Amino acid sequence: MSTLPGPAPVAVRHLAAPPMNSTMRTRFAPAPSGDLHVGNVRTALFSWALARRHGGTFLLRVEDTDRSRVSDEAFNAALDVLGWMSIDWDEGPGVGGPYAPYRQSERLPYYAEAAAKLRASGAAYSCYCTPSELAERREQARAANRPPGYDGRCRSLTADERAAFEAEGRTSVLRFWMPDGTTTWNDLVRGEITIDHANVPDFAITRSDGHPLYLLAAAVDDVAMGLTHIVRGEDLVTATPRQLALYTALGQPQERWPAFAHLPLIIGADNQPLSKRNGEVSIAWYRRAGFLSEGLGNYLALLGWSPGGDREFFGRELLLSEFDVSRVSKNPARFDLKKLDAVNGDWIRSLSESELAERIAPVLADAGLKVDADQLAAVVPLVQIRMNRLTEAAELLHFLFVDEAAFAIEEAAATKGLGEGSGAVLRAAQERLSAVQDWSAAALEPVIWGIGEDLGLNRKRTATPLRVALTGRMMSPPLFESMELLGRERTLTRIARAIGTAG
RNA sequence: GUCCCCAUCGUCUAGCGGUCCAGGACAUCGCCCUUUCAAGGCGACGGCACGGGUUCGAAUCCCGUUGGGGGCACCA
Repeated sequence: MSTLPGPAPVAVRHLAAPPMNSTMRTRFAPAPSGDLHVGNVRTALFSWALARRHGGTFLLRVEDTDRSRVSDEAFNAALDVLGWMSIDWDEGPGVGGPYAPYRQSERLPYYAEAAAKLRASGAAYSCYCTPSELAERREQARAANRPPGYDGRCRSLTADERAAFEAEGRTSVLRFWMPDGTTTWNDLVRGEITIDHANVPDFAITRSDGHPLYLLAAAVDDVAMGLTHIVRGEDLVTATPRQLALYTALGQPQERWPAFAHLPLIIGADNQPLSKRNGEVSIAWYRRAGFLSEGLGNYLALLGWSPGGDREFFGRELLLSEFDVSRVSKNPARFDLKKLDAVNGDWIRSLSESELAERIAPVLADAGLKVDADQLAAVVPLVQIRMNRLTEAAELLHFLFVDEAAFAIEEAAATKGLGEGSGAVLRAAQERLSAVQDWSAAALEPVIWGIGEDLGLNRKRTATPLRVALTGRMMSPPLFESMELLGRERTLTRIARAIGTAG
């Protein structure tokens, strides 16, 4: 008699999709609780591309309702990463918009209103189960091979029972009563999906402190902000029947429900979700590691999507003109650092020398190498075809810009490159180089090869001692260009030093 | 365990019933070029998970098996 009736069974069918045109509204909704991950940014990229492709609106909403996990640093870092990736938003933090604010922590009244409405209508109930009780029952269920989800214990508490719990000092969460029935929707990437609510347990929509939880906040905002297409990870497919149930309980007309597109997850080499254990996940890491945002974006776009045919090297223009969410793959994509390196290398090679110089400058500065603009311009052609990541420029050019006092020949290089016969090459070079008038690569080359000819050495045996003497390594940028850049004085100084250890 | 989803070279993928004894890229391995390393060129290796159907015809459609991923939180 005092038990709540509970919601009537439903058969939700959400098959119609809003048109893909300039009325489209998509969003990226990160929780700023750490660095943005590879998966987050790919989701952002696809969602952005979907809106941009059709001339729609892309918005950024920050899901920072869990105060214990989010931080301003992470928030700022997220905006920074999106900016670096050239993912811009029409509405959201920094730019505002008709549905401001766009940080959920500033929208709490909306969620409180929705929660109150759900409680009043009986769609949600107070649940007094404690976290430890829930965990215990979950374990029991698991052990008995039953589904571990919430068992509905507090669904029909009487007023007396509630009073007793409260007298006990228990707090409660607001839990949504999932109606019996099924939900079917037409997923933009996966097609029609039907889920039986028997597999969708009741779920908490507020914490015991009254704070809204993700399912509630996202459901409220997605409709309130007029979103038409939700692009998110596959981990959220079972959130869909819950959110549609929430829309219904909140009285949102079905014409306003967004369509959903669930992207396949990005996994590591071990088939497990990409994580710190099986790869790097932080976009900030890739940025620091010397990847171009163009290269990373290109690679990420390839993870689960393809423009078709043999096209693999492409930039934003192609995404803007051809991105098609229905072409997104349904199975998980393995993240492959080697391929990223290759794509990034292609991008580095596609840059003009001046563009590359601009990208390299900060990398060299970070490595403590002092280089002026002229030196940098001279050096770019030497490294452009030799690197896949910007940071490799610092290694390649170290010998050129390091303080003379700090220059040293690597031990392995000295052993291999300054062995038998190298002394003769170096002494001859010392002598003939002193007489060279025109200190240019073109003029230096015949002088050095002449030494080899006179000594009866092939080019490799001629060049190697000099390479090691001048660069300290067995591998380096081309020898004569390096000599030119190094200059006569430093070249002769290093040769003289190497003669001391040469065989 | 259960529900949902998925299944083409080692990896990312093209393919949407005949044009595929399956194409590209990365990786690997050769060769060429070459002062090292690269880049570049050429080539090799390598796959439709398995079993049933449907069809004149299947990588493409259906069913099953196997395998993989995801969900079942007071995280999002």
